[in-house]
Amino acid sequence: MDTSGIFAQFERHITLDEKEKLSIRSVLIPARLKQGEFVETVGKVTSNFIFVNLGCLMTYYTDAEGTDHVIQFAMAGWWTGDLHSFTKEEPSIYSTRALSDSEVFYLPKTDMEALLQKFPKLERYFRILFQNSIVSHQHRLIQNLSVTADQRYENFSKRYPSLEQYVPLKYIASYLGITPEFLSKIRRKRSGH
Amino acid sequence: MDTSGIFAQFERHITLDEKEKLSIRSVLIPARLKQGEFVETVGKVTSNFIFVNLGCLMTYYTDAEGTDHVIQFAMAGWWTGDLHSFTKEEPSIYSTRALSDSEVFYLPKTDMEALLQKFPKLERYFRILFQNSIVSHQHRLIQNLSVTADQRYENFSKRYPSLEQYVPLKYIASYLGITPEFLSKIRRKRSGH
DNA sequence: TGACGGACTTGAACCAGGTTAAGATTTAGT
DNA sequence: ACTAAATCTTAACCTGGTTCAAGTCCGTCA
Repeated sequence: MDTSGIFAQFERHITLDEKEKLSIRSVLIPARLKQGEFVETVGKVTSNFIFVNLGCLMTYYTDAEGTDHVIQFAMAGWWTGDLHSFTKEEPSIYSTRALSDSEVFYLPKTDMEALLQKFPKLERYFRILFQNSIVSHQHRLIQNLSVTADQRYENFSKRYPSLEQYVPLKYIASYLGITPEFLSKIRRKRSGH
Repeated sequence: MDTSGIFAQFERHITLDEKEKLSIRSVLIPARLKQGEFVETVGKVTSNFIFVNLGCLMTYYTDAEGTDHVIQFAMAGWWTGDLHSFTKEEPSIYSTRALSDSEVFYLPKTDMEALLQKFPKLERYFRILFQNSIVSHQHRLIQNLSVTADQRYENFSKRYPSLEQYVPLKYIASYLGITPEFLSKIRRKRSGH
């Protein structure tokens, strides 16, 4: 499986020589996923950080009533997974699955830790990645607290136009924090009356 | 100003020798804040990352209608600030101010970058810090999407009991994503009818 | 090709939480 | 200590969004 995509991402923030790339490549586990396939399921400890090479994944929480709440989508070039379970080594409370046929690389936690020890520039890479991620999370929080569902949908469409082709509307509704029914109403109003 | 608190935090994840501590100490800017005093204001680029040595700070967003939305509180031992402005060097959209008389250390961005270059273990420290922060942000998002305001208040009180003594209820309401009036209703019901 | 299930829409009744405005209580400044 | 301002509460009314139930429009697989 082609590793140019993942190294392109690394090289947005750090530079890697061939030896380093080789070390990284040697621990990445490539996998192909069918649409709908689960990567992580509730109750098991997540042992991999996940890079999306191709396709689209989503991570969601299922509450006590059985309602799903989408935490994040992940498109090609993004890292994803259940950071809670991965970090604390507690059973996962989220599920991650493919929204389309996808290719991913798994980076097992133990290998990731070894790499971070061996190549401190990777600490830097993930520090920057996580720092940016916090900024996005704060932005989303603020959106949920300060603008109407209608506006959130408009902003979402503008910000992630490519997601609308992969993602069923019901998951977009969930991401926006509303029901599919209400998203339907918003869309009707929006498309002229 | 006493730097033992900040080094105790560093040493939760990494170990530092005296030389390294000296380097860090030499760039930290200590400051005392009066209750209500602003640390960062909307419109200016944030050039400091902030460590709370004593007291309590909060960061909030003021929307188009003039309503404040609390992004985060920060107590003694926590890092805080406007990570958006700090990272992207864009004018701040958030305000940060002291909720009580406080002591903080400012870590200027240029100094922080130099330290990170010089001591890669600091990359590690902040990588871990940010990774944990993402977990908290996701937890809060999920809470906002899946439980009632009533439950959120209960969870908040349990999780941050020490905050209730510093923080006016209207800011707790804002953090929970509700109005002060509605929080009042919740509290009334809660305290025995 | 038909029938099954998943995704999307519609409409009506309903509710969690918002809005407004007024009063009660605490806090802070001089 | 006195006042002004900020915080907190109460109550009546309002609305964005939910719930539930029914119906439509696919894609898919025997």
